[in-house]
Amino acid sequence: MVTLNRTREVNETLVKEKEAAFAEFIQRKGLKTTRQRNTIISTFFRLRGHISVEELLNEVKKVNPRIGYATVYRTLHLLVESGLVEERRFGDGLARYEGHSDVEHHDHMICLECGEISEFYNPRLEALQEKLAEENNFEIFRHRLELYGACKDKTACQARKGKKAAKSQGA
Amino acid sequence: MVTLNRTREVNETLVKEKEAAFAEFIQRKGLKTTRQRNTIISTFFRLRGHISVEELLNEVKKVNPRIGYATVYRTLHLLVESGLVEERRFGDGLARYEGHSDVEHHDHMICLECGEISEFYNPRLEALQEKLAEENNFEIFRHRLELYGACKDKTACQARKGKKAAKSQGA
DNA sequence: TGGAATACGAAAACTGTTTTCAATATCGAA
DNA sequence: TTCGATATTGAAAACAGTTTTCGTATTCCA
Repeated sequence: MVTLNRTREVNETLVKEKEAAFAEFIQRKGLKTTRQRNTIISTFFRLRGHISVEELLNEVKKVNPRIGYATVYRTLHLLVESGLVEERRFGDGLARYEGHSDVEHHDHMICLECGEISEFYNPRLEALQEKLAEENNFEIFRHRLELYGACKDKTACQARKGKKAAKSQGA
Repeated sequence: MVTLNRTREVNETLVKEKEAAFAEFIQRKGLKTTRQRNTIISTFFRLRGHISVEELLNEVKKVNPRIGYATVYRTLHLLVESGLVEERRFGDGLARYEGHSDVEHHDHMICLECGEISEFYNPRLEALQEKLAEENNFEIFRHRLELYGACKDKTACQARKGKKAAKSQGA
């Protein structure tokens, strides 16, 4: 099992790279560079985790309070389209956005007590899925696997309980 | 790999059992039996697959056109609460409802070409997930795994293409 | 049966997201 | 630079799916 650790500090170099990549995307598409978009993406890439639109907007407003929902939504769509960001839904009705980690793909573990969303990756799991699909004459483009449950380390878990737990749904 | 086959014909006995179970649930909760609820659940249990509210309402209206969205939504919530039905979301923004199969738990394979949603279950996959969770000090309450991709049997797949493919999202 | 409690249906309200629209900003060409 | 075509913005309206409200109708126990 590989649990992916997010570094606590933001990697400035990485952020700059992503900003550059986005700028290139914008140019390639013949779109325009704007102050608002720059604010939004630079804020986004400096946040960690699975960010909802509202969370992002709140942060963005600290820099420029005149930026509204529409622009944030639009910019997030562009980020997704550029491939720099992925949209996820964990069943609480909110879209969440995630800048790519160093690891191409990963699955999620969601604690229903404290709301913590952690990531993991396991090649055997991936391989097994491939095998099952194969047996079923199915070609996987992508998948998602989410484990809903609870951290066993209750002290740390309860301590995190500031953010409310995701409502969730699943199997 | 176990692929779950839905029988083409509705199992009348099973449906009656579920209707009875729901009736019992209603009674236990001190709620009332109504013509509308009966229509809705009996329609629901005779449909196969992953049913959206709109699909169900359409069917229900054939029996009693005066039944509206609100009652269908309310009844579905009761069905979920009763444990007879599960709510699922496959990322197209629609809630879908599924009467329990004979098999307790299963995962999904969603063809993005023809929209077919098939079910599968594999104990090794389940076990592996448990193991990963264990290693990560996490207790799984439930999970969901969805494989998005395409049927390899293109002829059958294309033939089914009447219903539009689920929009989807995932990893 | 009477009547308290529940359910109904239509419409309004809500939530998260997308679109509209008039005003503004960007940026390549002149 | 300035122009001007085109893209972008922000506020507000529109949207889609779902939930709630509210007055009326139904259920069902005493």
